[in-house]
Amino acid sequence: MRPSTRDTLIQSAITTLAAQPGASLEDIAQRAGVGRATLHRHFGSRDGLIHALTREAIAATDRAMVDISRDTSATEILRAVIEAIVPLGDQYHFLTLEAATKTDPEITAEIDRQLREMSELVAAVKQEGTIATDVPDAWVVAALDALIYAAWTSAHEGWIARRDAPGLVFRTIIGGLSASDAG
Amino acid sequence: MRPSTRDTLIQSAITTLAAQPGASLEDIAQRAGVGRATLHRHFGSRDGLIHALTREAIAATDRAMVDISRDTSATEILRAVIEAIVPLGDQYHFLTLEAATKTDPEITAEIDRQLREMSELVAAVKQEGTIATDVPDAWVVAALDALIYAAWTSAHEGWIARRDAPGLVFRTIIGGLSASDAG
DNA sequence: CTGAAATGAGACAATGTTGTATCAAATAGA
DNA sequence: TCTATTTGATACAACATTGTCTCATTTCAG
Repeated sequence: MRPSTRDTLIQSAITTLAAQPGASLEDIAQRAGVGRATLHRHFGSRDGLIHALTREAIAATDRAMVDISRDTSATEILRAVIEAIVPLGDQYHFLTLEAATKTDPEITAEIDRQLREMSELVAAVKQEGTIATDVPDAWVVAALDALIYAAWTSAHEGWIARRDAPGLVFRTIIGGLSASDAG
Repeated sequence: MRPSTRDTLIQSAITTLAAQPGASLEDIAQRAGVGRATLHRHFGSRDGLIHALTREAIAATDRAMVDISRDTSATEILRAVIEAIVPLGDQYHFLTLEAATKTDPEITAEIDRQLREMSELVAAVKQEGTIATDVPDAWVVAALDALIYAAWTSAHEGWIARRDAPGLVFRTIIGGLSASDAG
């Protein structure tokens, strides 16, 4: 079935704002093939749209994670998580950058939850010895975020093969922070 | 001596736009402690300011690079380059994101030159066996850019120690892409 | 001190964006 | 078919931003 007007608008907004954060609502509506009035009917104001966008990005990340099997090592789970998130690179990055992610309590709670889940996964990978314990958790998470977005961008602009992107992120993170390189 | 009004404005613009890309000229002038008219006197239009900003960012990167000794291995040169660029994280990232960097021929030529220099350095590091040859150059450069900005951000927000930031980037890149981990 | 240059403050028109409202056409469902 | 809902197009006022201009004041060099 055809995607709803609302979904089309959300997708258009994510794509448009990822490329140009200051894009106007006219730009977003036009890319969605919809009148600007319809956008206002669905989301009220620009803030309303941003809010819906952020919630959608969080939900998309959760949907991508839910299928990952937990019956394996934390290292393999991390690999699967990277594989799941790289294709969402634009949304995932949008999630961390947009201003509303720091003001709205409902949103910040969800983001904190996702960051906490990621930190717990990193801790588990550390316990397996795949990541050195002297590396700050915050750096691992920050590097993951940065590399995932870099991989999405590089693939999107045609510099690297799309199917290679998640592997490069995993290899960069795991090899770079491996316990054997400590000191 | 006191920095010139022009320099103060450029610094204010970089800081302000790095935090909020859509900031108004009023915001920039206010942070610099000058009137908006003065900003227009120095740079004409917003585009003029962006243009000057980008040239300044390129010059700052070059200034940071010029002191690096070449009488050592490419790997050590890369370490020094990272050390020099991380403190410029905001400017360096601004350099790659702003729209004018893709239209103005004078600017794109300079950016291409810097990217070429970085690619050549990466190639030399590969020849030393520190980076695996099967990793795309584009990915190394993209990962470097992403990690440098992540390090600057993490240090700026207090998540990691400022003096640890360059080392973490180097360790992440080199360890992660080392030849011994290939395959 | 004196004059030139730079600045701050403000007025002003032009422009783009936003949010709201209205009305006719299209669409979907009973 | 008939009706309710959704949409496109358009107009409109409110608002912020931008670029230009003027004039009084400050700053600085000679």
